[in-house]
Amino acid sequence: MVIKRISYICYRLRFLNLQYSFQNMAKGLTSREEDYSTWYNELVTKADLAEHSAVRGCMVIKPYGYSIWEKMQQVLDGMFKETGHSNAYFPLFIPKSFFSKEAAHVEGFATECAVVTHYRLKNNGKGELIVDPDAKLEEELIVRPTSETIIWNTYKGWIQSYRDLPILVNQWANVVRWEMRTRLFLRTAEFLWQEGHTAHATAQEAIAETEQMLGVYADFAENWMAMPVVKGKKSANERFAGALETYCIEAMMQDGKALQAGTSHFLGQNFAKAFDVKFTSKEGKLDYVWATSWGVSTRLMGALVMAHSDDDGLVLPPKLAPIQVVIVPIYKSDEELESISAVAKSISADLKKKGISVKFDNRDTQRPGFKFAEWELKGVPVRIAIGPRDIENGTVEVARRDTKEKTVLQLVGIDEKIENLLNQIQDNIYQKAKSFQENNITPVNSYEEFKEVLDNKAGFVSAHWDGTPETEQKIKEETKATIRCIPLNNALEDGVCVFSGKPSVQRVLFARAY
RNA sequence: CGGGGUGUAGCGUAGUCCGGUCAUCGCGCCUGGUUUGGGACCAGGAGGUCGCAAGUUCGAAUCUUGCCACCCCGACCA
Repeated sequence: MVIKRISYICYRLRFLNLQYSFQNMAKGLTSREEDYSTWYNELVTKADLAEHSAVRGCMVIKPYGYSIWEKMQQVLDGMFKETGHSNAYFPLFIPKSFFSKEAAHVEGFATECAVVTHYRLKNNGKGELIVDPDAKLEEELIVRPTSETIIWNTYKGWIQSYRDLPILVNQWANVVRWEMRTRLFLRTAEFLWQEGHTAHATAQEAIAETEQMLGVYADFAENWMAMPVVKGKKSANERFAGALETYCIEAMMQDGKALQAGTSHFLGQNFAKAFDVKFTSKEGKLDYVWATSWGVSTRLMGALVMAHSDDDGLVLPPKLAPIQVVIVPIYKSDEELESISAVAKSISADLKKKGISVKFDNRDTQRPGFKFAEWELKGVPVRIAIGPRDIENGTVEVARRDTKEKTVLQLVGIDEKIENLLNQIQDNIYQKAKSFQENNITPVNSYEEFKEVLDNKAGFVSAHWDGTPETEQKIKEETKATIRCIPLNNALEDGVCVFSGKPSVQRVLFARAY
């Protein structure tokens, strides 16, 4: 079975020269997890810096992959602006002393920081470049793992009065976290993200902002990525370093594992106190500012891949696909190509008028079957094939990526039919993911059942928990499952903790996670 | 950073136990021809310091020692 599977994947990939490292797969392909890494190759690849261990875990985002990220950025950015936010940019380097100002924050990030200690190289006389020992920085600089500290250091100078609030700022940036173990897309040493950092006069307003942005993320995940998510709060163990409350959206991948897809933090007055950011209120009283921060990263692309892909490659939701429709001509002679091209161009023009992105794949270096497979691997939602038969009949063959169905359609009104089809596909892949999610959230009432479901069914387990970090920690040690979230709008229900037997007022979601 | 595993052409591999026609095969790549409605076929061709460095030997991909890199699991985490 394993061998068959590997040879199948090799067979598919040889055509695109996308072969990945299969050496581990030979040892046992137990989940679909490994398959995904092969598709990542379409979008992203590990940086080819094998001889430089210092940069292991960095990624190269290929043009096709980056175009998906650009589309995500564009949509999210629009949503942030609609909710009153503006973009800004803060430095990549953060003085070490900034970090030590917020105790929980420094503890959370201290073990994964890249540190700049010198500012110059020199020739050592043997023709080798070395770090100039005379060029040591007086204070080391941290390459930002997140920007709370440098931003709050800046906000101090921006805020004096309640009239200066709120500050609603977002930044698109790269950050670096020196993780012990990296995982392509899901946990790379360097990643791209956006981080929103807001400052407010009251706790209520900051909490409302935190919840609003969680809503924006959920909206984006469900309506653009076609990926259902559970909105909730993190338990104390999983909370962001320095936050009073961490809200998150949790998505379920096709193997049943959970992926944290976005977070929104209520930071209270922690950073204001650490950086001494006070304002004078309407009543003339001096108080610390209330803060939030929220972010999503290139991990969303990993989520997109793992939520929808099938054995033939990526399945992109039409709303985020860089190419929504591809047209493949089938021809023998130049004359045939000419008449097909005329039809293809007219269809393209009509679709483009409707804002649909179209690619006419008229490469003469590949055969049609190859192109079909290649565009499927890349997840293009709709393919139109046009051959001599279609020219004769005034038809085209339309294939949809999500179900692989092919239909022959009349040319008249094709633009509207395609537009409808794209909407249908968007809806269908969401519904498919939604029913998968619903079928894999399992309520359990005993610890035996809890373990049994985790091992045999996977997915999320909905269980009573006594609310203590100790219980959560023990469950994690024994089962590798963590509390993904305490769902918002959770129904209150009296019960007993599956682990400790102590009373509990609500169920929380446990799962094994990426 | 702990445990396990693996390094042979762009990718995937055979060969390693037992040293000597041993550098194998498939894909990809290049050239020519025939093809083109689901990943074409035929013929020819290019491409390798067998991870690196020492050592043993008449002789090392193969044995010894050291080093390096990568992968998986764990701890950590968006």
